[in-house]
Amino acid sequence: MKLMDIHGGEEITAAPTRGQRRRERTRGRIVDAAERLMRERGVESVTIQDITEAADVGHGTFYVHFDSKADVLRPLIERLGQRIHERVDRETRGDPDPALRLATGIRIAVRSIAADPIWNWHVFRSGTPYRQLAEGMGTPPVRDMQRGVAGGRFQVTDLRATWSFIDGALIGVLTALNQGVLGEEAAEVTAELVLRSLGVAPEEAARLARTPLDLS
Amino acid sequence: MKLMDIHGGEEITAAPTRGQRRRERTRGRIVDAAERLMRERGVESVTIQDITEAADVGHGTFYVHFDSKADVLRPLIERLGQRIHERVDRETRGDPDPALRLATGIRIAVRSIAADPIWNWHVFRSGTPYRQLAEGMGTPPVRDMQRGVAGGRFQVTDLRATWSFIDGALIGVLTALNQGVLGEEAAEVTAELVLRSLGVAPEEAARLARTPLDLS
DNA sequence: TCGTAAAACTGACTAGCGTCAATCATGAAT
DNA sequence: ATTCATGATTGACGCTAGTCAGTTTTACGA
Repeated sequence: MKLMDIHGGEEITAAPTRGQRRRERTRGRIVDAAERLMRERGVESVTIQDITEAADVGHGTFYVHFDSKADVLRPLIERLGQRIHERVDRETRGDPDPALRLATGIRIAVRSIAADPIWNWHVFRSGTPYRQLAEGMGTPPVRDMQRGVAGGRFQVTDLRATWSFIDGALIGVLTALNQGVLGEEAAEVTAELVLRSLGVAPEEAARLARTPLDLS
Repeated sequence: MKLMDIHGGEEITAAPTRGQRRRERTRGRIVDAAERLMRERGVESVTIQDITEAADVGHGTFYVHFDSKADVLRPLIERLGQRIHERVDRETRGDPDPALRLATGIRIAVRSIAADPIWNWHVFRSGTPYRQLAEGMGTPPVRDMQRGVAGGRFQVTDLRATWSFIDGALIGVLTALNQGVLGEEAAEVTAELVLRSLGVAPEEAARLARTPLDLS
């Protein structure tokens, strides 16, 4: 009644309290420490203890904010999703074809993830589904998919099963890439296989999956 | 020089010594105990300790024979692979079309694995690739695949990448099935998607993936 | 300013995994 | 029968993840 007014109907993101700021600071310290250590020494060898010690917080504090080592990397993955999304937008600007957009997204995602030890570990180790990555992108791939289905560009019998199929397929390819088993064109082959499984004709799938990308 | 003759050139599977028999007995006791406990109480809740105790062997003995909880289930999975192989042979007897054979194998594998908690856990938890399952079948799916590629039935750019793709896709579908998210026809949809990704025309893929199965 | 409830944080504790030096059984030579 | 090398088995140990009762900090009304 004194200094704070009570809002009318809806509560519009009230200013964070000191406690909330403290919480965010702690959380951020943990994420930063985790990323730094993992870049230094590799993901596998970093323990939760290492992280909490480097972040200078109690061991139990980790679990106040995260469930697991994979979970602490989610914020980083979401940042990645955002970046991929922007890149896809740049690459396909103007072209509304869902098949081209999806193929481009997959190529860029596979290349980006394969190139980074942390992302790679996260995806194939924690089994992050592509859909989740997709949702991290503000759902443009999800929307492309839906538009493709609605417009008859894709022929999908069971959307849910198809998502699971594609999710798994991408994880499979990334796992193989991580083991150094695949060649340079793995991203393009993957995009091609996805398009084909969505009913795009093989010749067209091959072409769309190999459309030149502007920036590397 | 007394009782044992020395063979000539090659050593043809010499009779097992008492030590080898002991080893096999111990190993078998561990596998049996593991399967029994897991069927009783579910895979997740059974610890290595539980297994060694039920098998009445020392804790360390487990690691002489196996690497992990997933590893101890491999013999069971191999038996499964064998059974699927036989069933596929029965179902497709006479028909040499690699596409039909592969689709049938995938349908049966997905249904079998989805129906069994242990197999299901093993596949989606340990990430057993389909190829490994396939190899457990005495490699008929691998051979079907190769024949399909060689004969032009499948259009494959990069065989290795394609295997990784299919491996992952099957794991993805099984994971979703395990979470109860997919419908009754998931196995058929999966087979259909695989055929399409191999370049089989959508209409034909749909038909092949829904060829009636004799037994159940 | 003070008191109290809620939120954030803490580290000692438990349980399970995987290792390894020591022990026991087996095989072959004397 | 005895000895010794090899192979199989063992369980105590170290390490890490995850939990939770207790402590500290913050929010806020009296």
